[in-house]
Amino acid sequence: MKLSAQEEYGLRCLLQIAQHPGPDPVQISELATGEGLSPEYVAKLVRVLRQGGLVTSTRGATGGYRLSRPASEITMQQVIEVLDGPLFSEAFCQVHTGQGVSCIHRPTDCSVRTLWRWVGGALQQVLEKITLADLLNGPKSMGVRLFEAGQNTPLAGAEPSL
Amino acid sequence: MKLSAQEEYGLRCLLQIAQHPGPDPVQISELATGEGLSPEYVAKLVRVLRQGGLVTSTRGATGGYRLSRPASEITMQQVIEVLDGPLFSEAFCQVHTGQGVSCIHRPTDCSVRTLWRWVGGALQQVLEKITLADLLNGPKSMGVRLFEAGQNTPLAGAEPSL
DNA sequence: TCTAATCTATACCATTTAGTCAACAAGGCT
DNA sequence: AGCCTTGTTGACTAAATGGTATAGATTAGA
Repeated sequence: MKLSAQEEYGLRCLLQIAQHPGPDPVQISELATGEGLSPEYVAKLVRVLRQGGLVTSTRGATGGYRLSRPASEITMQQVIEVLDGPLFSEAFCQVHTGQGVSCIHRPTDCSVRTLWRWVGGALQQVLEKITLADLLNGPKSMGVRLFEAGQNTPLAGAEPSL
Repeated sequence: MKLSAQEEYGLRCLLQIAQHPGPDPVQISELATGEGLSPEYVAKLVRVLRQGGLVTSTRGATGGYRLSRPASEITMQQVIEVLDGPLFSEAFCQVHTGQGVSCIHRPTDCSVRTLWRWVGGALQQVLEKITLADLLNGPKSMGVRLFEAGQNTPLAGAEPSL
């Protein structure tokens, strides 16, 4: 339930790419000095971002990275999924090897699973509303969006079909 | 941003302890067979729960574990904190070694930090409302509580002082 | 064509987390 | 007292994650 390093630094790199002025792509070295990370590590992070379809790269001299689509069309939900996989997978209870007394053998009333569905739903509710552009525009923009989200569909909206 | 094994299994054990009928404490062996885990592993999990103050133990023959307070007074927030530490620590940005361009040197407008504050706030909002008792009473109880929480203070309530 | 700058890939080591093992401490029971 | 059942502890191995190193592929420009 904690943020992984890959999520934290991956997001920071993505922000720098989004923030970059001019038509030129951002180079790994820029990202590295900007975030205070080693170029090798940044290379690894942006590879994940690229394979996840969030950025595109051009190789060779003068190469670098660009967002694959406008910042306003990249949600935090997508970013986190790319950097760390889905928040709560469907196969969750199968993966955890408990012999079923409270889960596999009684899949309909597994209260633990229900809890995580709820929590995951609430989280997703928030993460889907926030885009990269919101982060670039600062807290104000984010606040407005979240407030609107809260008004339209309170937490009850996160209910994932009990 | 994923659930750790310790969180998942620790919570399941705690639920079994809470669910246990009669005045006798629950023994490690019961928990182990109930969840399909090795007794040794359960012992380790339950140690964390005890050190976190969620359960009390009695030693010797006929010993075992009990909740340290009523299930309705144990929130998911507390459980997760015991099993995996605080969700978002205050020292978060200090820990992550980025040389500050977007954070340490400009601590007041670090958009990443603001994001996590929001997300953490929303999460906490949900986790504080759900108690062990709710999980035992099943989805209905949980749904009602969350809905009420959503009504009184929508997501806006999670705003942590922008 | 050559070179330098850049991204790409894989292998590697360190740290953390998951889970096991074995020796020990404490309390009930005969 | 002695024994047996139970919790307690710390050390240990295995797997996942965090982060580094190195060799290779691609392109702009001289």
